[in-house]
Amino acid sequence: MQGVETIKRSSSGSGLTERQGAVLEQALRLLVDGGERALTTAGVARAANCSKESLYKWFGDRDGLLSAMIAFQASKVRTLDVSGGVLDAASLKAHLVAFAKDLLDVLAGDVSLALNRLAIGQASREGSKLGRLLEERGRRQIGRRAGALLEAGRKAGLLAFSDAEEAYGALYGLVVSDWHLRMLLGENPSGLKKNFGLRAERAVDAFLALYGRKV
Amino acid sequence: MQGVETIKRSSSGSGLTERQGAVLEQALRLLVDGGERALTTAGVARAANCSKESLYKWFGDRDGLLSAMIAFQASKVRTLDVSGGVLDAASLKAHLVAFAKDLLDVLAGDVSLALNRLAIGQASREGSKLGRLLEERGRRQIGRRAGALLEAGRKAGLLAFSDAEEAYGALYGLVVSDWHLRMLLGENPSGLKKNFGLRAERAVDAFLALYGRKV
DNA sequence: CTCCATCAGTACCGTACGGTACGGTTCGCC
DNA sequence: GGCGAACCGTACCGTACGGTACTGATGGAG
Repeated sequence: MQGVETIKRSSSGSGLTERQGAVLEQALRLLVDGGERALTTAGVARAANCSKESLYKWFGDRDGLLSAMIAFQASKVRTLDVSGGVLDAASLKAHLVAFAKDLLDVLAGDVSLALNRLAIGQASREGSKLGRLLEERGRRQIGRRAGALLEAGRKAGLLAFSDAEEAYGALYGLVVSDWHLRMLLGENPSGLKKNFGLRAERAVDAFLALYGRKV
Repeated sequence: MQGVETIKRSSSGSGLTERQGAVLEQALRLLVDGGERALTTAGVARAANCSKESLYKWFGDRDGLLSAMIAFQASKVRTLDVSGGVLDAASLKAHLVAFAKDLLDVLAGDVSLALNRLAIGQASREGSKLGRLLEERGRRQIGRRAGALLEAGRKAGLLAFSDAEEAYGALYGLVVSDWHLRMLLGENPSGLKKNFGLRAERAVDAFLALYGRKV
């Protein structure tokens, strides 16, 4: 108990060593490729060239591993702050379209879909611990970015709404509709995956028709 | 091979005997209560007072049982046709609000949530067979009802849209937003489950602001 | 009554998983 | 060099599940 603190922390200071991060990376890969059934402790250990004993030492049990995977993935997604110069109508729309496209891209991502499927499958039992974690780390973040953007638009006199949450819900619904659920159910490969730009633009147009201030 | 056709078919002529329907009912109950892990062949046999051998005889294997559960549940949900008299603005809005509220009620139902969780969890492997089945039997039906309603509104000169699919997507998104996903992730018990009437009304107002013809 | 099909109940088998324990190896530190 | 911690690889254990086989009971048809 003297000089023992030379542990190499990972880049993101979330108490994980680089080795553990690499293990979580492999675990995510397994999950994306084969779903929850492929995510066995033996499989993770084999894919990551580590021992099961280490897995249990680092993450406690299987649920701890799942939680660590979600936290790890969330820590890699950084929502770029807007906070650009002053807003005019054109730049607000551009920011909204960029947000909408980013949202669609994130939701359609392999890892996001796999983690959402995992948390949803786990939601029945155990009080949906993973679901709440995923919501906290994922939706909360992107909701903050949207909230800031909407608030900036209102301050600039370009948007009119009373309840920010309601306006955000409308924006989200117009952008995503039932696409997220359909992708979660497995309906993707039909190439209709890259109208995201067009989808985003039309959704923002509709949103502005609802909440944009007449000029 | 003479008089052997005294088999008692169930009420819905989907080739299922009443006994088999009762078994599927118990299976759905198990799924709703305990999630996929609780839906074991032994558990279903015990809950339904039948033998595992009968289960495999009737449904082939576990996947066949799951598919039968989805088909069985879908066969019980009947979408009432609209097809009332002529539409005016008030009755169109009333129909839209009723549709929106029904949609929210269906999506928030125990069995619907459990089946969606099941299909989503299964979507990674096996080409998402269950997902497509659920989409065909569920979304297609309710989409037809909405499509007919929107088309009637357009014929009556009350709605203006070029792409019916796009208009339906906007309506769905405004009504549901991310509520379905949040419920799938397990975030329900906070009593905010019965603003459905209010939610439906506001969403329809927004939809009419977008696609309603100025009077 | 007898035959036959169906079905409940149970025992059984192979497999696969979560979790633990142990031997052997590397590596930093005194 | 020698010590100890961390760790890989693997073997191991208990359990639980999907699926199959067998026995006995029921009930309808001839």
